[in-house]
Amino acid sequence: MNLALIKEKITNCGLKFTHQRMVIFLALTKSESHPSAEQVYEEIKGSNPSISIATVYKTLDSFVQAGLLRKTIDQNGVMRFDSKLDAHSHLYCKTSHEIRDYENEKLEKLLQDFIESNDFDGYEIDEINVVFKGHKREKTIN
Amino acid sequence: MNLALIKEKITNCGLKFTHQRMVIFLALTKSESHPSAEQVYEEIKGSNPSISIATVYKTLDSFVQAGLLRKTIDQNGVMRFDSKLDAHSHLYCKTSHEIRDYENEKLEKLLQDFIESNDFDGYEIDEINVVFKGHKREKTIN
DNA sequence: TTTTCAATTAATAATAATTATTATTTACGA
DNA sequence: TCGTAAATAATAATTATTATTAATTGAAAA
Repeated sequence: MNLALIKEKITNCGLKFTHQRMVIFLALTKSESHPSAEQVYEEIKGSNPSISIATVYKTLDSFVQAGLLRKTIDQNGVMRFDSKLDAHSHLYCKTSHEIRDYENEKLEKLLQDFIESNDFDGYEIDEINVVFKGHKREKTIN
Repeated sequence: MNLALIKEKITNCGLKFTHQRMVIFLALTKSESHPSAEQVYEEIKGSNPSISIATVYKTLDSFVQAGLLRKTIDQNGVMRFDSKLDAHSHLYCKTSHEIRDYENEKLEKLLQDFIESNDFDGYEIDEINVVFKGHKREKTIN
C-alpha cells in the first residue's frame, strides 16, 4: 500500500490527513498480528517520538468509525485492530495471544447461507464473528 | 437446579462449599443473559449485603478454572459468564449488550466437521467461538 | 464435640487499559 | 497568508479487574 493511496483513504472518509494518521494506518496495514493500540504505539514511536498514546487510541477509534479498520477484543479484554475488511475468520493462539486471519471462502459462504436460511429469534444479524481458538503447534525437529 | 446438586458440583471439583459460592452459582444458573461479575453482585447483594465484589470476581474465576462456568468477553471488554457448558453459539445485541445462547445442532455439527476436515496452518484448534451480532428487532405493534 | 489450620472472604489498595480534559498546534479552505 | 475548526500532546480520570492482607470459616483430625 503506497502513501498516496493511504492519504486518499483517509481523506475520502472525511478525516483530515495528518502525519500521525498516516503513520498509524501504515503500521496497521503492515502488521499481520492484529496489534493492540499499545503495540501500534511501540511500533511507531521510534520514528515518531513525540506521538502520544492517546492519539493512537483516538486515531484507531476514528478509523474504526470511518470503516477503515475493524476492532475486536481478545481473551484478555484488550482491543485489537484489523485492517482486513472483507469477511473472514480468525485464529487465536491461547499461548501467545496472537490473532491471525483465517480466510476460507467455503466457510464464509457456509455461514452466510446459514444466516440467510435461519431464524434468530427476533435478531437482525448484520455481522458474524468466528474465532478458532487453540495453540500453535511446536515445530517438530527432524 | 436444587441446592444439594449445586453443593455436589462445587465440592466435586475440589472447592470448599461456602455460602458465597452457593449464592453465586445459583445466580448464574438462574440467569439467561450471561451476566458480568458486577451484575451477579447486584443480583445477590440484596440478600447477601456483606458479600464483597472481589469475592464475586474470585469465585467466578475459580468456577471457570474448575470448568463449572465459561467466560467470554463482550464488545466492551467486560467479562461475561455462561453456565451452559455444551457446544453452542451466541447472539449479541449491539444495542443492549445482552448475550443470549444460540443453540442449533446443525450449526455445531457443521463447525465440528469443518474443524476436523480442514487445516489450520499449524494451529491445534480446541475451541470455536461463534457470535452472531446484530440488533433485536422492535416488536411491531398491531 | 472441640481443636486446628489451610482455604476463603471482606476490605481495600493497586494495576492496566482506555477515555476525558484542556491547552497548544496544525491542516486546509477562504 | 490568515483564520479557524479539527487534531494532537500531555496528563488526569475512569472502569474493570487483580493483588494484598488480616480476619473468618469449613471441614478434617483429635
